[in-house]
Amino acid sequence: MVDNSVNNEQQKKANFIHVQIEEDLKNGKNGKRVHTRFPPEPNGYLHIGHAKSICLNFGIAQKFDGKTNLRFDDTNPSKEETEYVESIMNDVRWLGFDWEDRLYYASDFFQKLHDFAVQLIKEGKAYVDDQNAEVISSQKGTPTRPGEESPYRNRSVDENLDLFMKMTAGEFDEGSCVLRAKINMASPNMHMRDPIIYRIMKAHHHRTGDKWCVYPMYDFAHGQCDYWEGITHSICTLEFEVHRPLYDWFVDQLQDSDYRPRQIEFARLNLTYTVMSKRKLLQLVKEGHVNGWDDPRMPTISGLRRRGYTAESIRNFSDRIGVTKVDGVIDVSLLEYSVREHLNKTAQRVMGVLNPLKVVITNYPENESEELDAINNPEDPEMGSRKVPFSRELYIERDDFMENPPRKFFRLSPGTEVRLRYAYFVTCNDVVKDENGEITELHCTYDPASKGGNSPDGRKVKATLHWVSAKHAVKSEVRLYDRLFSDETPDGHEADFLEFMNPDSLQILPECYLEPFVKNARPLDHFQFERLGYFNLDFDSTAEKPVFNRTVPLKDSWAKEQNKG
RNA sequence: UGACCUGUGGUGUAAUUGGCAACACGUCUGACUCUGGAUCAGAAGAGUCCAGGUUCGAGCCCUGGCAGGUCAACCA
Repeated sequence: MVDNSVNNEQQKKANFIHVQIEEDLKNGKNGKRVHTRFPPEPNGYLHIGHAKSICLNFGIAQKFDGKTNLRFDDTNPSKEETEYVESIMNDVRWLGFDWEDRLYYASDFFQKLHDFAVQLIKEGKAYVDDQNAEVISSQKGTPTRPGEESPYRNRSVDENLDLFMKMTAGEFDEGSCVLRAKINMASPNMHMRDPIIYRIMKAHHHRTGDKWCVYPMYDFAHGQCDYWEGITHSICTLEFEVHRPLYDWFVDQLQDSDYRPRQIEFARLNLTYTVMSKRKLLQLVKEGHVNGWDDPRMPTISGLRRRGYTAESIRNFSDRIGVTKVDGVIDVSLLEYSVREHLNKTAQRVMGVLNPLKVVITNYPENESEELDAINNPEDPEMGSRKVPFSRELYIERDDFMENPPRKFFRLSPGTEVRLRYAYFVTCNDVVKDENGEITELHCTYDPASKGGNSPDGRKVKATLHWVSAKHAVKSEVRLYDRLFSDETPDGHEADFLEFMNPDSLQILPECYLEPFVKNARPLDHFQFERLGYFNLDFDSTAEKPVFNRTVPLKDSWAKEQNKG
């Protein structure tokens, strides 16, 4: 079962696409139906930019009581793989959307597309061109200079039919000829200058195998697939704006009713510090700069999921950024805010120590322990509480102790008293060092009367530390992820974007101690390690070696507070 | 110098038929906290790319500029 609910806490803003659809509905267009589609090419994994498109397409259908299809745009067998098809379906479902029984492939329509091409030839609207790519390209002219007509443009219908059948039968080599629509070589729109609609490709297709050796081009396939699937609003990104006249031209040739899909373009998502180009992401994977498409540093949906981002937070993010035709760049902090916002409400709190310093409570009996109550989530009382074991030997965060504290340092130092959260007040008496002068452990005493964290005499303490019982703690590996690129717009750099890779994007902390509660964790369960950030258990964890990924740190005003003094 | 598209605080979006430019993130204050980067309270920050015009009144309408983007793959 797929969770199809979308967080509606804030009323979704109407955008220009909604306005257009309402207009169409008012005019009774297409029988007042609303039917969208999400049409990825299965040539890579989906990323956060696709998430925007998915939320948009499915969101519109939900808003207008319509339907959304999933369609794989698989017209180029040389780039497409079944692995990608599967990951895409998985990611769309995980995001919380359901295409029900409406799964399509452009390749489902290969025969109809071919028939349509034959129809165009018969109507004198398409011809076979025997020239090679360079010649065709040079005849195409430039945006400011009209193109010239191919010498093969006025072949007879019979000859074109014969040649196209031979192309289809595999009698010609790749690149030796193509089928072109006969439109207008002088059009100010380059896409109308007799666009290529079929090319010869003797490649194995992931679904149709070796059945075909001619494949339709995007422009020839997309609008017709929309038409045959009954799509009413075909939403795509801005770069297809100039293709729209061609989209309409093909659909006009197909027309046998009043029904007409409408292409609407919106601005694709750009995020600061984030590479979104599929080609570059593929390069990062292929050259081993990351450990696969689902590496937690990747902006892919599978990477974000593994990193601990929730589907709900991605949907909320997508609502928040809106939909326009303005080509902008969104600050990643907005995405991170969306995750924190959701995780803050839902994440289980757990104490943990990433950089341990041993503390011995000298007046606590040896071989004894007790269990203290701890709140699971102060944001949500219904999450209840848990027991945290306390004993003579503990770990605290190394940063929480300073031997010679500056004035405003209120945490542990020799002679000061602090609270151990949910436990007792403790005072540091001794600092134990090794031969190099490194601090190896602290000796403290506790006040048994302060059990639970309050002292009966009402004395206050200036800091509260988180801690973990050494004997009971779960030792685990924690991986801190940072942004993969140091440059604000690495996507802007074509060839040299790798030079901006952040060498510290992955920091592995092999010996961290977490309270025993995390033994119950399953992959993808998320936690807030008090004061350290949000984490989730990774897929490649084992019971012997649990691995936690940091989803996102908490915002850093606490550190600022310290720097003030 | 062709076609198409876009221009509102640092960023992203709003603004009914023209009516005091609103919201969120970010930033900065202060308060409260048995973690907090949470929460609460508050502040700064744009006069809407420019110039004209219509109007009592223009971010919205008109005219002319300017700036940016997309398009010349047998990719999608």
